[in-house]
Amino acid sequence: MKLVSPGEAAANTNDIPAEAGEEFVRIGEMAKKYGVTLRTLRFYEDKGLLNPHRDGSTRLYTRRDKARLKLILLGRKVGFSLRDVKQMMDLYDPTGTNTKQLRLALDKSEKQLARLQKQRALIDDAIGELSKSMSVVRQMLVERTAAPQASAAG
Amino acid sequence: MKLVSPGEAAANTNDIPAEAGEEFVRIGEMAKKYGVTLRTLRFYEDKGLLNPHRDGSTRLYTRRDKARLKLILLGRKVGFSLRDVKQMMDLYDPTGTNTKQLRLALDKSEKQLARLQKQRALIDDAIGELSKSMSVVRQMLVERTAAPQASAAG
DNA sequence: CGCACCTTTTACGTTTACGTCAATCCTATA
DNA sequence: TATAGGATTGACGTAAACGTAAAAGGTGCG
Repeated sequence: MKLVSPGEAAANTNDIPAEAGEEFVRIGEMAKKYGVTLRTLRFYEDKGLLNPHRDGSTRLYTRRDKARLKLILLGRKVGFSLRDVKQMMDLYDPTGTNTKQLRLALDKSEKQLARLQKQRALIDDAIGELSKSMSVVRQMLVERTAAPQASAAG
Repeated sequence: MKLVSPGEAAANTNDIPAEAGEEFVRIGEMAKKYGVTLRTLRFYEDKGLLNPHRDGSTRLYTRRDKARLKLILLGRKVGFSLRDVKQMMDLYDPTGTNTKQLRLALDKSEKQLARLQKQRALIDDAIGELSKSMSVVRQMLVERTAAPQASAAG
């Protein structure tokens, strides 16, 4: 698959890796493919999380960008801030073992896991409190609607 | 009107009024008593959630305000926005049965409960994903630190 | 040619619940 | 009187992750 877009010729003047089938997609496709908005992709780029190539001023995303985006989305899903994600990604070095990166990721992950568990506890607590309040309210409503006339109450 | 002077308040923090008269506390005491900041109390007032009396320009909180604050804090704890809390409180009528208020509260509570459960599900999901990623990272680290020399992988 | 469609950059707006000054005022106490 | 401790009303700042114009340019199609 080559350029998937109207005006396929645009980038062909560029001798992009003729060897492998580097796949370039523009921002619209990229967005659709990953369920994000154009704004989001540009925002991530602005924050240094993505670095698509350019054909003039048009952004061209490769599979490298896709991989990065997937990581970003995973990070977001597990509750990392974009800042954290960037910090971890910035440590990536294609020529090394990335031990530092992995350690940082693990460290951050442990902390995030703790946060998530704490949040879950808070939510459980909230659910408990809310349920309790709801029973009270329900009871009050019963007393007001099911006993319009005076009566002896225990 | 009995006022608690700053000096007295400072010296007799636990001094309980001998009489069952109206007890007025100033913002500092109120804040301490409920673990909130002065800013918070003023903010709640600005948002129409509290309505302390005034001695000149000094705010004086009564037990009514305390009751309201307790409700606000409970609402906050279970995840309601201050706007929701206000909406519910605004329906309170000391002369009626408050059926409408109770119904609204119940309605909002049901929705909030649903939101909380959804959140919990998301968090559980996130915890799962994160744990999974962590094992992968750990494994990668093991491969990098425990096998500096060439070896069969897998 | 003109339109639809995609893309660009710039930049202010949104949401929620306060935090953080800043300048001023009042009061009790040593 | 000086100082310390509260209190008051503004009013801008913060965080996170985009949303939402606005104004403009390129492209192929009928």
